[in-house]
Amino acid sequence: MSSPPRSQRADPPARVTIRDVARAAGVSVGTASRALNRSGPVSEAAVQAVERAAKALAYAPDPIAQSMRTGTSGVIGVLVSDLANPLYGRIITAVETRLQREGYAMVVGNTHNSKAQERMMVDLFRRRRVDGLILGPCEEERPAYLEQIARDLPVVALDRDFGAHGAGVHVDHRRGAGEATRYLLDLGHTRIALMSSDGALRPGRERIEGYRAALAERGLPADEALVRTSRSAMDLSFSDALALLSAPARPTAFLCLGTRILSGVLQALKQSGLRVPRDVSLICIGDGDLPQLFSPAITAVSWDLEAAGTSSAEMVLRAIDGAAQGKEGAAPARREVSLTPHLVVRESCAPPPAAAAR
Amino acid sequence: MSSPPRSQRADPPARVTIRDVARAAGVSVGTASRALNRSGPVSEAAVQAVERAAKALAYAPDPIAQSMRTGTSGVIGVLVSDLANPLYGRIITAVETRLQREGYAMVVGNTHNSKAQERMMVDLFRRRRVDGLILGPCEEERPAYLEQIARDLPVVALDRDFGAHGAGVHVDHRRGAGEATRYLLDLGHTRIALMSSDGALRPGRERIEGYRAALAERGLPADEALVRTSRSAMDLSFSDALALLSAPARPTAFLCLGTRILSGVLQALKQSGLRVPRDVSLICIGDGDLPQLFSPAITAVSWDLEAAGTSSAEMVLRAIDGAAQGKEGAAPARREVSLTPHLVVRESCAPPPAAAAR
DNA sequence: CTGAAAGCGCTTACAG
DNA sequence: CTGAAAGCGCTTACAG
Repeated sequence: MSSPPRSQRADPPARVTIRDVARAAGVSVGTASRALNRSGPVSEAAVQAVERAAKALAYAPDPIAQSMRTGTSGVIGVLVSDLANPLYGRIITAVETRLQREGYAMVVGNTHNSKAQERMMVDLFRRRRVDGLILGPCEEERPAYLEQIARDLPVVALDRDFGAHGAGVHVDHRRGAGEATRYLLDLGHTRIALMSSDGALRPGRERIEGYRAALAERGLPADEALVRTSRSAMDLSFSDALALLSAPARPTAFLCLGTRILSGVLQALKQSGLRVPRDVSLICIGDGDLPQLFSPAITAVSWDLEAAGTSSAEMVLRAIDGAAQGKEGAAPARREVSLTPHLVVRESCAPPPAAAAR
Repeated sequence: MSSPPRSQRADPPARVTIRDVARAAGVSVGTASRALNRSGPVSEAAVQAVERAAKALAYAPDPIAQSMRTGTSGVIGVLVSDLANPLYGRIITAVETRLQREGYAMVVGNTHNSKAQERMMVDLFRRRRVDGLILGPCEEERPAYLEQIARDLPVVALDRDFGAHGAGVHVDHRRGAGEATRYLLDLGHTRIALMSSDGALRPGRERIEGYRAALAERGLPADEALVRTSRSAMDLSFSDALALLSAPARPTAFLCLGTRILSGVLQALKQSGLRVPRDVSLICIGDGDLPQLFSPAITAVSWDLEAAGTSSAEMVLRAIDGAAQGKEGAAPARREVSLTPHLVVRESCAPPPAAAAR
């Protein structure tokens, strides 16, 4: 909210500037700049002299001064709802790795799923002149401000649908959820509960669709009582699962969105004295330590988080390039990358008890 | 490595500058600046006029220009070995939250435990004029460059010992490991295996000490065969644990450093057909999803990651303040925060099989 | 208390 | 091809 005080630093460390390089090379700063950046015409002799001088003085250009002049920062902003979410952690790591190779730095921010926060952070990033934004917006209504951002700042959406202006990397959750559902159907399950975030954002929406589509393919009715969704699905999963498990016709399988929900369901199962996969089958949408290491290991729908990060980074970079090249009316670099999730079969699924008894 | 190209942006968006504010308020830019920052003498009338104008124009100062002038950036750099590690994720989230309240932004970087990477990132951050650094260095030899950094840049070390120049937040791992060991000793265990990172860095070093000290207190010899350490302890834990479990006098309890090692040990136990806690007791040093949600739930040594992040942020902030205030020879703001871990008792520990049979 | 001016380190028209 | 100069948006001595 407030800004830090900006009084001059006590002891500005002596830096070697392009002026020093120019002097050492016996040329003007303009020529030094042109030589260093290979921009504009320079003689080979000048380039040699300047480069030697720069090397000798260990010159490094001042990014701040460059920003000041060019309006560019060499920084990409990344904004997600929750940095502490390991899924985002892995994506961000991949982004950082990729950006670094190109000499870009990354600033990250947390929106805590708050619209106000998000807006504030975006403004902050803009003022700091980030060259691009990788953004997992906390809503998809695409308010005016997002539109506006994307107009003059390359934006890549993380698994969100928003409008025509940005590029995006998406996970094909419909397919992932569909595959998981079909896998359970093939085992003989018909009463499959879906515990998910609601349809407000793309991931939840697509997963619910995928689940419904898979049931419809087999001509099975979707029992709405088995679809449990909530905006912040964290803690409800335990009580929801418990309720489902003690209902007369309890589900024989659960599709759990994320490790948080998985854990709620696992606890409910434990408390109900039910065993996986003997009594109930389980699939976790989204992989992680917990599904991998749980005993029995939990079958999961997994996708490549590193690829998501790398692609996002490459897309902003490309968009920046495009914006730099493209004059005025050039079409913005639009692109989509779609990641295909796949089912990692582990030990948590078996035919339903009834089918086994049959 | 390379730097992004810094040619001028295609369409520099029109920004409202302090010049616009000054004009609207009918004062000079100097007066506008003094009014906005309440620096230097200004009349109340001027302040009023300038503030109204600023508000009317929705003026926001350009942080880049401020950096240029002051040598200050309003940005704190955070550098850790692995962003994808959920422990760091939570610390960083807390750092960001705290910094944001003060109007500071955060840039994060990954060292991947490489000295060269770390050095590069630190240099990058310096050039970008970060006002402070929160750093989990990948070694503690404190090479010249770290010394030098801390001399003119506030540095807070994350759970590392390095020299006299920086401040730091530490976890009292000796105590945590000691408490866990004593807990197992009290249950009757004498053959307690320790699976840890080696003593190269503070956390590993302190944990090994705490473990040894607890054994020594009871007059028990430390069986070196039971202490398994490695530089990057990730994958060895499985084979190490397997080896220990098939040895003639197998350990009856394991102290596992971190969820990674825990998972290796759990897999080894599974493969050996041993049950927790009937056959083997287990404590995880460092809490997380896995220990909490595993079945049986794993007893863990836990510490407050949010506090670690918040304290780190506050310490840099304070150090920055100190540096701004303190003239020349003022002692650098040194401080240490020590976090006390505590044992979260869950279901993974029981008396050793032999004792139970007694 | 106020304004005019310098300058932070760069890049880029603009003349030569 | 090259140099001198302007200017990015601020803050801060320096005169008035």
